[in-house]
Amino acid sequence: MNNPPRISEAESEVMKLLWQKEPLSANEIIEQLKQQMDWSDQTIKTFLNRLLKKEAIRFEKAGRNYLYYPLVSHDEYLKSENKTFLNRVYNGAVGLMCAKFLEEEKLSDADIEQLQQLLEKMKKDEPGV
Amino acid sequence: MNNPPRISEAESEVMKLLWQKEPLSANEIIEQLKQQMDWSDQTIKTFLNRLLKKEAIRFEKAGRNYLYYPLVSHDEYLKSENKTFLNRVYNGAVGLMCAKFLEEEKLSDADIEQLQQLLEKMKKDEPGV
DNA sequence: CACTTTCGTTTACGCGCGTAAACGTTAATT
DNA sequence: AATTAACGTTTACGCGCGTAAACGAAAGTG
Repeated sequence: MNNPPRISEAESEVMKLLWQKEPLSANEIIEQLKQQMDWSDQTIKTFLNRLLKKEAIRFEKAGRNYLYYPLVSHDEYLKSENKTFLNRVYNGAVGLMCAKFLEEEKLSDADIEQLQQLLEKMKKDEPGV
Repeated sequence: MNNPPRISEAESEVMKLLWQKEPLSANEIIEQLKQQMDWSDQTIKTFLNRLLKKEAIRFEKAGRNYLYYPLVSHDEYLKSENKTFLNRVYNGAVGLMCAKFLEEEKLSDADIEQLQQLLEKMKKDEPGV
Protein backbone atom coordinates (compact mmCIF):
# COMPACT_ATOMS: atom_id res chain seq x y z
CA MET A 1 0.00 0.00 0.00
CA ASN A 2 3.06 2.19 0.23
CA ASN A 3 3.57 4.42 -2.72
CA PRO A 4 5.39 2.48 -5.36
CA PRO A 5 8.93 3.61 -6.05
CA ARG A 6 9.48 6.03 -8.87
CA ILE A 7 10.27 4.10 -12.03
CA SER A 8 12.10 6.06 -14.70
CA GLU A 9 11.21 5.90 -18.34
CA ALA A 10 14.06 3.60 -19.28
CA GLU A 11 13.44 1.40 -16.29
CA SER A 12 9.80 1.14 -17.24
CA GLU A 13 10.80 -0.65 -20.42
CA VAL A 14 12.19 -3.42 -18.29
CA MET A 15 9.05 -3.45 -16.20
CA LYS A 16 6.88 -3.66 -19.28
CA LEU A 17 8.52 -6.93 -20.19
CA LEU A 18 8.06 -8.33 -16.71
CA TRP A 19 4.45 -7.29 -16.64
CA GLN A 20 3.87 -9.28 -19.78
CA LYS A 21 5.60 -12.38 -18.60
CA GLU A 22 7.05 -13.25 -15.25
CA PRO A 23 9.61 -14.34 -14.36
CA LEU A 24 12.26 -13.55 -16.93
CA SER A 25 15.95 -14.22 -16.80
CA ALA A 26 18.42 -11.38 -17.22
CA ASN A 27 19.22 -12.76 -20.61
CA GLU A 28 15.69 -12.78 -21.85
CA ILE A 29 15.34 -9.20 -20.79
CA ILE A 30 18.63 -8.17 -22.27
CA GLU A 31 17.98 -9.86 -25.59
CA GLN A 32 14.63 -8.18 -25.97
CA LEU A 33 15.65 -4.69 -25.03
CA LYS A 34 18.98 -4.82 -26.80
CA GLN A 35 16.99 -4.89 -29.99
CA GLN A 36 13.86 -2.94 -29.22
CA MET A 37 15.67 -0.11 -27.53
CA ASP A 38 19.14 -0.40 -28.97
CA TRP A 39 20.75 -0.45 -25.56
CA SER A 40 23.98 -2.14 -24.59
CA ASP A 41 23.96 -5.13 -22.27
CA GLN A 42 25.57 -3.09 -19.53
CA THR A 43 22.95 -0.43 -19.71
CA ILE A 44 20.20 -2.96 -19.22
CA LYS A 45 22.04 -4.57 -16.34
CA THR A 46 22.21 -1.18 -14.70
CA PHE A 47 18.46 -0.81 -14.95
CA LEU A 48 17.92 -4.23 -13.44
CA ASN A 49 20.10 -3.33 -10.52
CA ARG A 50 18.46 0.00 -9.98
CA LEU A 51 15.06 -1.63 -10.05
CA LEU A 52 16.26 -4.14 -7.48
CA LYS A 53 17.56 -1.40 -5.25
CA LYS A 54 14.26 0.43 -5.52
CA GLU A 55 12.43 -2.77 -4.77
CA ALA A 56 10.44 -2.56 -7.94
CA ILE A 57 11.53 -6.08 -8.80
CA ARG A 58 13.06 -9.05 -7.00
CA PHE A 59 14.96 -12.11 -8.13
CA GLU A 60 15.34 -15.75 -7.36
CA LYS A 61 18.44 -17.69 -8.09
CA ALA A 62 18.01 -20.40 -10.65
CA GLY A 63 21.32 -22.17 -10.77
CA ARG A 64 23.87 -19.69 -11.97
CA ASN A 65 21.23 -17.25 -13.22
CA TYR A 66 18.65 -14.98 -11.74
CA LEU A 67 14.98 -14.96 -12.47
CA TYR A 68 13.31 -11.60 -12.07
CA TYR A 69 9.82 -10.88 -10.82
CA PRO A 70 8.00 -7.57 -10.57
CA LEU A 71 7.24 -6.34 -7.09
CA VAL A 72 5.31 -3.35 -8.33
CA SER A 73 2.22 -4.34 -10.27
CA HIS A 74 1.34 -2.79 -13.57
CA ASP A 75 -1.81 -1.48 -12.03
CA GLU A 76 -0.05 0.25 -9.17
CA TYR A 77 2.29 1.78 -11.66
CA LEU A 78 -0.47 3.07 -13.90
CA LYS A 79 -2.37 4.44 -10.97
CA SER A 80 0.60 6.31 -9.64
CA GLU A 81 1.70 7.64 -13.03
CA ASN A 82 -1.81 8.73 -13.81
CA LYS A 83 -2.13 10.61 -10.60
CA THR A 84 1.19 12.34 -10.95
CA PHE A 85 0.51 13.35 -14.51
CA LEU A 86 -2.98 14.55 -13.82
CA ASN A 87 -1.86 16.76 -10.99
CA ARG A 88 1.29 17.98 -12.62
CA VAL A 89 -0.19 18.97 -15.93
CA TYR A 90 -3.90 19.46 -15.29
CA ASN A 91 -4.03 20.32 -11.62
CA GLY A 92 -6.30 17.38 -11.15
CA ALA A 93 -8.95 18.29 -13.70
CA VAL A 94 -9.78 14.88 -15.16
CA GLY A 95 -12.61 16.07 -17.32
CA LEU A 96 -10.44 18.65 -19.00
CA MET A 97 -7.70 16.15 -19.47
CA CYS A 98 -9.83 13.53 -21.11
CA ALA A 99 -11.37 16.13 -23.35
CA LYS A 100 -7.93 17.28 -24.45
CA PHE A 101 -6.87 13.77 -25.27
CA LEU A 102 -10.05 13.02 -27.12
CA GLU A 103 -9.66 16.01 -29.34
CA GLU A 104 -6.06 15.27 -30.12
CA GLU A 105 -5.98 11.57 -30.61
CA LYS A 106 -7.75 9.37 -33.02
CA LEU A 107 -9.96 6.83 -31.34
CA SER A 108 -11.22 3.70 -32.97
CA ASP A 109 -14.96 3.16 -33.07
CA ALA A 110 -14.49 0.37 -30.59
CA ASP A 111 -12.70 2.70 -28.20
CA ILE A 112 -15.47 5.23 -28.48
CA GLU A 113 -18.10 2.63 -27.80
CA GLN A 114 -16.25 1.36 -24.79
CA LEU A 115 -15.83 4.78 -23.29
CA GLN A 116 -19.45 5.62 -23.88
CA GLN A 117 -20.48 2.54 -22.02
CA LEU A 118 -18.14 3.34 -19.20
CA LEU A 119 -19.55 6.82 -18.88
CA GLU A 120 -23.08 5.53 -19.02
CA LYS A 121 -22.32 3.16 -16.22
CA MET A 122 -20.71 5.82 -14.10
CA LYS A 123 -23.79 7.94 -14.42
CA LYS A 124 -26.00 5.18 -13.11
CA ASP A 125 -23.74 3.71 -10.48
CA GLU A 126 -23.02 6.92 -8.68
CA PRO A 127 -26.15 8.99 -8.53
CA GLY A 128 -25.06 11.10 -5.61
CA VAL A 129 -21.39 11.58 -4.68
CA MET B 1 6.05 24.42 -35.01
CA ASN B 2 9.27 23.12 -33.54
CA ASN B 3 8.83 20.89 -30.60
CA PRO B 4 8.45 23.02 -27.54
CA PRO B 5 11.33 22.84 -25.10
CA ARG B 6 11.01 20.44 -22.22
CA ILE B 7 9.57 22.26 -19.23
CA SER B 8 10.26 20.65 -15.88
CA GLU B 9 7.65 20.29 -13.21
CA ALA B 10 8.90 23.19 -11.12
CA GLU B 11 9.30 25.37 -14.17
CA SER B 12 5.77 24.58 -15.19
CA GLU B 13 4.52 26.32 -12.07
CA VAL B 14 5.99 29.52 -13.41
CA MET B 15 4.44 28.88 -16.79
CA LYS B 16 1.05 28.27 -15.25
CA LEU B 17 1.06 31.77 -13.87
CA LEU B 18 2.06 33.26 -17.19
CA TRP B 19 -0.59 31.31 -19.00
CA GLN B 20 -3.17 32.83 -16.72
CA LYS B 21 -1.99 36.36 -17.10
CA GLU B 22 0.65 37.85 -19.32
CA PRO B 23 2.93 39.65 -18.86
CA LEU B 24 4.01 39.37 -15.26
CA SER B 25 6.95 41.00 -13.56
CA ALA B 26 9.52 38.90 -11.76
CA ASN B 27 8.11 40.16 -8.53
CA GLU B 28 4.58 39.17 -9.24
CA ILE B 29 5.77 35.71 -10.08
CA ILE B 30 8.01 35.48 -7.08
CA GLU B 31 5.37 36.68 -4.65
CA GLN B 32 2.87 34.15 -5.91
CA LEU B 33 5.11 31.13 -5.94
CA LYS B 34 6.92 32.00 -2.76
CA GLN B 35 3.66 31.31 -1.01
CA GLN B 36 1.99 28.67 -3.13
CA MET B 37 5.09 26.56 -3.45
CA ASP B 38 7.12 27.64 -0.49
CA TRP B 39 10.16 28.37 -2.64
CA SER B 40 12.86 30.91 -1.98
CA ASP B 41 13.22 33.96 -4.19
CA GLN B 42 16.44 32.63 -5.59
CA THR B 43 14.91 29.37 -6.58
CA ILE B 44 12.22 31.11 -8.56
CA LYS B 45 14.75 33.37 -10.23
CA THR B 46 16.63 30.28 -11.32
CA PHE B 47 13.52 28.93 -12.96
CA LEU B 48 12.92 32.19 -14.77
CA ASN B 49 16.42 32.10 -16.14
CA ARG B 50 16.23 28.51 -17.18
CA LEU B 51 12.97 29.17 -18.94
CA LEU B 52 14.57 32.11 -20.72
CA LYS B 53 17.49 29.99 -21.81
CA LYS B 54 15.12 27.34 -23.11
CA GLU B 55 13.13 29.99 -24.91
CA ALA B 56 9.98 29.01 -23.16
CA ILE B 57 9.49 32.63 -22.12
CA ARG B 58 10.87 36.03 -23.10
CA PHE B 59 11.05 39.38 -21.37
CA GLU B 60 10.78 43.05 -22.11
CA LYS B 61 12.45 45.67 -20.05
CA ALA B 62 10.09 47.97 -18.24
CA GLY B 63 12.32 50.53 -16.62
CA ARG B 64 14.45 48.71 -14.10
CA ASN B 65 12.29 45.60 -14.19
CA TYR B 66 11.51 42.84 -16.60
CA LEU B 67 8.12 41.80 -17.83
CA TYR B 68 7.84 38.15 -18.77
CA TYR B 69 5.80 36.64 -21.56
CA PRO B 70 5.31 32.99 -22.45
CA LEU B 71 6.75 31.86 -25.75
CA VAL B 72 5.35 28.38 -25.46
CA SER B 73 1.57 28.36 -25.41
CA HIS B 74 -0.39 26.40 -22.89
CA ASP B 75 -1.85 24.40 -25.70
CA GLU B 76 1.48 23.44 -27.15
CA TYR B 77 2.58 22.39 -23.72
CA LEU B 78 -0.47 20.25 -23.07
CA LYS B 79 -0.19 18.65 -26.46
CA SER B 80 3.40 17.74 -25.97
CA GLU B 81 2.98 16.50 -22.41
CA ASN B 82 -0.01 14.45 -23.41
CA LYS B 83 1.83 12.81 -26.20
CA THR B 84 4.86 11.99 -24.10
CA PHE B 85 2.80 10.58 -21.30
CA LEU B 86 0.57 8.54 -23.56
CA ASN B 87 3.50 6.94 -25.26
CA ARG B 88 5.62 6.49 -22.20
CA VAL B 89 3.01 4.90 -20.01
CA TYR B 90 0.40 3.48 -22.37
CA ASN B 91 2.36 2.89 -25.55
CA GLY B 92 -0.08 5.14 -27.32
CA ALA B 93 -3.29 3.38 -26.36
CA VAL B 94 -5.63 6.32 -25.77
CA GLY B 95 -8.71 4.26 -25.23
CA LEU B 96 -7.08 2.24 -22.51
CA MET B 97 -5.71 5.33 -20.90
CA CYS B 98 -9.01 7.17 -20.76
CA ALA B 99 -10.70 4.11 -19.40
CA LYS B 100 -8.10 3.83 -16.64
CA PHE B 101 -8.57 7.42 -15.67
CA LEU B 102 -12.32 7.16 -15.71
CA GLU B 103 -12.32 4.23 -13.37
CA GLU B 104 -9.93 5.85 -10.96
CA GLU B 105 -11.10 9.39 -10.77
CA LYS B 106 -14.37 10.85 -9.74
CA LEU B 107 -16.02 12.83 -12.48
CA SER B 108 -18.69 15.40 -11.93
CA ASP B 109 -21.97 14.92 -13.76
CA ALA B 110 -21.09 17.91 -15.87
CA ASP B 111 -17.80 16.31 -16.87
CA ILE B 112 -19.55 13.13 -17.82
CA GLU B 113 -22.08 14.99 -19.91
CA GLN B 114 -19.39 16.92 -21.68
CA LEU B 115 -17.38 13.84 -22.51
CA GLN B 116 -20.43 12.04 -23.75
CA GLN B 117 -21.19 14.84 -26.10
CA LEU B 118 -17.62 14.91 -27.31
CA LEU B 119 -17.71 11.21 -28.02
CA GLU B 120 -21.02 11.50 -29.76
CA LYS B 121 -19.65 14.19 -31.97
CA MET B 122 -16.51 12.22 -32.80
CA LYS B 123 -18.65 9.35 -33.91
CA LYS B 124 -20.56 11.51 -36.35
CA ASP B 125 -17.78 13.72 -37.58
CA GLU B 126 -15.41 10.98 -38.54
CA PRO B 127 -17.32 8.16 -40.06
CA GLY B 128 -14.36 6.67 -41.85
CA VAL B 129 -10.78 7.28 -40.72
C1' DC C 1 27.80 61.39 -2.70
C1' DA C 2 28.02 57.20 0.20
C1' DC C 3 25.11 53.46 1.63
C1' DT C 4 21.62 50.28 1.28
C1' DT C 5 18.16 47.95 -1.09
C1' DT C 6 16.49 45.85 -5.28
C1' DC C 7 16.71 43.09 -9.11
C1' DG C 8 18.86 40.34 -12.49
C1' DT C 9 23.15 37.04 -13.46
C1' DT C 10 26.51 33.58 -12.27
C1' DT C 11 28.02 29.84 -9.79
C1' DA C 12 27.23 25.71 -6.83
C1' DC C 13 25.91 21.24 -5.28
C1' DG C 14 23.67 16.76 -4.59
C1' DC C 15 20.64 13.47 -6.78
C1' DG C 16 18.44 10.71 -10.39
C1' DC C 17 18.91 9.15 -14.92
C1' DG C 18 20.83 7.57 -19.38
C1' DT C 19 24.73 5.48 -20.72
C1' DA C 20 28.30 2.24 -20.16
C1' DA C 21 33.09 0.47 -18.85
C1' DA C 22 35.59 -2.17 -15.43
C1' DC C 23 35.68 -5.67 -12.11
C1' DG C 24 34.95 -10.05 -9.65
C1' DT C 25 33.17 -14.54 -9.22
C1' DT C 26 31.51 -18.76 -10.75
C1' DA C 27 30.94 -22.09 -14.32
C1' DA C 28 32.40 -24.18 -18.61
C1' DT C 29 36.14 -25.74 -21.65
C1' DT C 30 40.68 -27.47 -22.97
C1' DA D 1 44.14 -27.57 -13.15
C1' DA D 2 44.47 -23.45 -15.97
C1' DT D 3 42.06 -20.53 -19.13
C1' DT D 4 38.17 -18.53 -20.92
C1' DA D 5 33.41 -17.37 -21.00
C1' DA D 6 29.21 -15.94 -18.62
C1' DC D 7 26.84 -13.41 -15.46
C1' DG D 8 26.13 -10.33 -11.72
C1' DT D 9 28.26 -6.03 -9.03
C1' DT D 10 30.70 -1.72 -8.63
C1' DT D 11 32.21 2.43 -10.33
C1' DA D 12 31.93 6.37 -13.59
C1' DC D 13 30.44 10.41 -15.96
C1' DG D 14 27.74 14.16 -18.00
C1' DC D 15 23.26 16.35 -17.91
C1' DG D 16 18.91 18.18 -16.09
C1' DC D 17 16.60 19.49 -12.05
C1' DG D 18 15.51 21.15 -7.37
C1' DT D 19 17.47 24.07 -4.38
C1' DA D 20 19.82 28.20 -3.30
C1' DA D 21 23.94 31.24 -2.13
C1' DA D 22 27.01 34.71 -4.02
C1' DC D 23 27.77 38.39 -7.03
C1' DG D 24 27.20 42.67 -9.67
C1' DA D 25 24.82 46.59 -11.34
C1' DA D 26 21.36 49.97 -10.84
C1' DA D 27 18.26 52.66 -8.26
C1' DG D 28 16.54 54.72 -4.17
C1' DT D 29 17.70 57.06 0.41
C1' DG D 30 19.87 59.84 3.87
